Amino acid sequence: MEDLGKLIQTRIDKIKTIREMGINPFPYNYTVTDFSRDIIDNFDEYSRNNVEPKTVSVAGRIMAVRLMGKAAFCSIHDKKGNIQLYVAQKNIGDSLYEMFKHLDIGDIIGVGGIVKKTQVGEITVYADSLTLLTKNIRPLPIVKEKDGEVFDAFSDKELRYRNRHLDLLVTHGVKETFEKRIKIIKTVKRILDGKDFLEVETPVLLPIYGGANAAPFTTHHNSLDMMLYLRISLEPYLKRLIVGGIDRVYEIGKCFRNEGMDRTHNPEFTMLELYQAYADYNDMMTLTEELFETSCIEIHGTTEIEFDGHKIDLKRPWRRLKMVDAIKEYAQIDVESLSDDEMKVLIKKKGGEIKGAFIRGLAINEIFELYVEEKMIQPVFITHQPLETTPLCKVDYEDERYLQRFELFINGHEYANAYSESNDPVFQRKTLYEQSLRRDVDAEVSPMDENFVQAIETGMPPTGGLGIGIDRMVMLLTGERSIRDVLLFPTMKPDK
RNA sequence: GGGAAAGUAGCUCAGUAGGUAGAGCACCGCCCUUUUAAGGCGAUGGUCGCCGGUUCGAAUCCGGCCUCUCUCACCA
Repeated sequence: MEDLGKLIQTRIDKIKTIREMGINPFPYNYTVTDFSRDIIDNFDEYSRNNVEPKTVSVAGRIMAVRLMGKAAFCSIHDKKGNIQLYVAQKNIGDSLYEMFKHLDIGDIIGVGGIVKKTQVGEITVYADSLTLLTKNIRPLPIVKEKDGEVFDAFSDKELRYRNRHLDLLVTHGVKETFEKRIKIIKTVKRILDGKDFLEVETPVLLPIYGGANAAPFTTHHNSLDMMLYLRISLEPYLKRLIVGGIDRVYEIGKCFRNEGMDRTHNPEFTMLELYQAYADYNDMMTLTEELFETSCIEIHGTTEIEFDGHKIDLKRPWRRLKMVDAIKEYAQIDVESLSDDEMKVLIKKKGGEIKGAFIRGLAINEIFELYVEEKMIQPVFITHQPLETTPLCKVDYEDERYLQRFELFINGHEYANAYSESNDPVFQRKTLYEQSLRRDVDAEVSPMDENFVQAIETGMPPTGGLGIGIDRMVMLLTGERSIRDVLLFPTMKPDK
């Protein structure tokens, strides 16, 4: 008899009862002048300077009720935390107290009263007025806590992700993680804005995609009757803006990749990409260090963090290491002296593969990923990737087999990718065309983007470009191990 | 895509080497004016993820499916 429907019906009946008392269970507004955390934090100082107790007006959601006949303690949750209320019949009157007894955990109330400490010393609002602001009809998960130990935590991850509104209300630390996320993004924006980067918005729906190797999502525009792609990176349009004379430009936005999902991959994710004219990949390294170090200090007050059991220090400057030297140091392999066949053996031994024809540069990159990547715990810029790894980057003038590129690795994972951007239009057209020919063996290679090449042909100044996966940066700085815990609404299959 | 674990009351979880289920909290009733995992007394509440099979009988055994978690693979 008492399934969820009955629980809900009971509360719907209460709405009727409350209305019959002449009370609107869904009024229009309430004047809130005080918040839980402030009341508690300011209590001692206020008490020192005043004889009369402070009068406050608070509003929040009822999270616990301890009813004792003619009086009750209850805890309400507002945007700054929790505070205890003391609701006594003799203080708020018989009729209001009768209404109060019909309230449930999950209801939202406004309370006016004075702030005092209880016998056991808890700072409490002694209610002299109480207003029902919203009646809840769907029961909340009940999470209890004593001495910092949590009981009956709302721990089913599926339910948490599908019902983030509940998760935010009852799971300790969830709201804080998302507040940190926004703080990190604001810090990044503040740094870039301070360096005169212009923040822009570029299209998400595109007739052609590029800037990375990834399978795109497709959609259809009805009135144009054409296929459109969701962007897989921000690069092609930001570079057009560099050509257009916006010398420092960035975007923080969603990109979409139609690939597998796991602890570090969600189909939609947030990228930072920035481009700076007249700069190169060395400038991008300096900037990357500043973005990470400053964000870390903003969150932790220090450059030292712990992640996955590793102590990591983000204090700049960070080590810079050429890819082939990293392979030498961490895998004792001198890739440049190996024959093609020897490289194939090394890749096969670790279960790797090369798509299509064997290309030496891609094999070196593969060997790095298989043998070295996971060992890069402290922040390190791995530089000079083989030129075949991307057609959008300039080769190094000292050794044209390698690129002026870096990837930032921390804790064995890639966090940033940057180039001295390719701006030789003849080279660009050739490499993009040649790469597009590989589409028959590698479905993730982008098609040729003629308009983009024409933009480069117009003349793009020497430019440094940088991309950072914001979700992973947030994971690193919040200690979360799953990307789903730093996304408010991670992608889920439909609930059956 | 592979492997492992899981899905039982609104929430958190027990359980039974096959005989249609239990606890705590929540909810409902009663008592209680300083509680804080409040307490006391009482009551209600479940197609035990879905579909099929075996069986006199399935929540339990078998098969398939769905969802989620972890993990491996894939992934600039």
